[in-house]
Amino acid sequence: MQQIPVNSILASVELSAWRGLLRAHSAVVHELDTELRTLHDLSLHEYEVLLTLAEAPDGKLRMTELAAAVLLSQSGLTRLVDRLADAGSIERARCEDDRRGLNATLTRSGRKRLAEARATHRVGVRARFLDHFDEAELRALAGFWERVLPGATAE
Amino acid sequence: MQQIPVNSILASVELSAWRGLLRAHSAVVHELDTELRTLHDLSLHEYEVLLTLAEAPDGKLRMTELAAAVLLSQSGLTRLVDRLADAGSIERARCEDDRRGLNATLTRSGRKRLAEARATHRVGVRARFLDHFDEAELRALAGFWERVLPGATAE
DNA sequence: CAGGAATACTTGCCGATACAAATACTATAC
DNA sequence: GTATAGTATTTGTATCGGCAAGTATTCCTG
Repeated sequence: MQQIPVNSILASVELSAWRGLLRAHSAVVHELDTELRTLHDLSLHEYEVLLTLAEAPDGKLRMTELAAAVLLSQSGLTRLVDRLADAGSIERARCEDDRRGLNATLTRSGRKRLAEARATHRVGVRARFLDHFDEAELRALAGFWERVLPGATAE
Repeated sequence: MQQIPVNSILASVELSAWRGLLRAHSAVVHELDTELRTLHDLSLHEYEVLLTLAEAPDGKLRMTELAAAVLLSQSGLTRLVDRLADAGSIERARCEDDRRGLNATLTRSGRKRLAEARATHRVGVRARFLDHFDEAELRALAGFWERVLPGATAE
C-alpha cells in the first residue's frame, strides 16, 4: 500500500496528511467549542451528550453507553452529567431492572437548550468543515475513517 | 458545492465524514499518546516540542514560535517546557538581541530521548493512520486539510 | 531621551479530564 | 443461600491546559 522506505523519516505527503489532520482537527474543534460556549454556554462534549440523548431510541441512555458515545472516560462523563444535571438539562434515574445503573434523560429545558445549540452547531460544522467538500469527497472521507477505525462510524 | 438542503439535519454522509473525523482523531491520538507515555515517558505534545526543536533551522526556537508550532497556548507551553527542562531534555537561554525572549534548545540528552521516541512514533503513525491509505489518497487528504485550514499545513 | 504602548514570557488560579480506589449492586458457583 | 467474582457508577486525587493578570524588556512618538 506504500512505496516509501519503511524506516525513513516520514515523507512529505505523509507529514502533510498526518499533521494536517492534527491541525485541522484542532482548529475546527476549537472554533466550534468556543462558538457553542459563547452562544449557548455549552462545551462541545456537553452538546454531544445532549444530542446523543436526544437521538437515543427511548430518549435515555446508561452512563456507560453515553461515555462511549462521546469518547469520554466514565469518570469524565459522571462529572459532565453532574454539570448538565445541575444546569437542569438532564436527569438521572435509577434503572429499575438493574439497580446499579442509571439512565440519563433530557429534561424539557435540556431539549430546548439542545434545539437552540443545534442550529448554531449545524451551521458551524458546515461552514468550517463540510462546505469545503463535495459529496464524493465526503463519501471518500467517511470511507477513510472506517478504515482507520475498526469500530463503528455510524450516527 | 452541496446539494443538501441548507437547514436540514446533517445528512448521513456528512455525519459520517464529520463524526468519523472526531472519532478517528480521538482514537489514533489517544493511542499514540499512550504509546509514547508508556515507552518513553513523553506526552504527544512533549514529543512534538522536541521534534519541532530538532527540526528548527538553528536547533533553537523562541517560546512563542514553539507554542504556535505545537498548537498550545503560551502559558501551556511555558509549563510544558518547564517539565522538559526539569527532565533535562531542553534548555532555555535568554535571547541576546531581545532580552525579553528565550530560546529553547535540545540538550544532548533531549536529542537522545527524541531519537528513541521518534522511532516508536514513526511506526505508530504509520500503523494506525498512514498505512490505511495509498499515496494518491494521502495527497488527497493533504489537500483537504489545506482547504480547511486557511493557514499553513507545511512541515 | 522620557513616557506610554506593545511584545515576550510567566504566574495565579481554575476547569476539565483521567486513573485508581471505593461503593453499590448483580450474577455465578458450590 | 452464602461467598466470590463481576459490573455500573461515583469519588479522591493529580495533571494538563487555558485565560487573565503580572513582570520585564523593547519600540515608538514627540
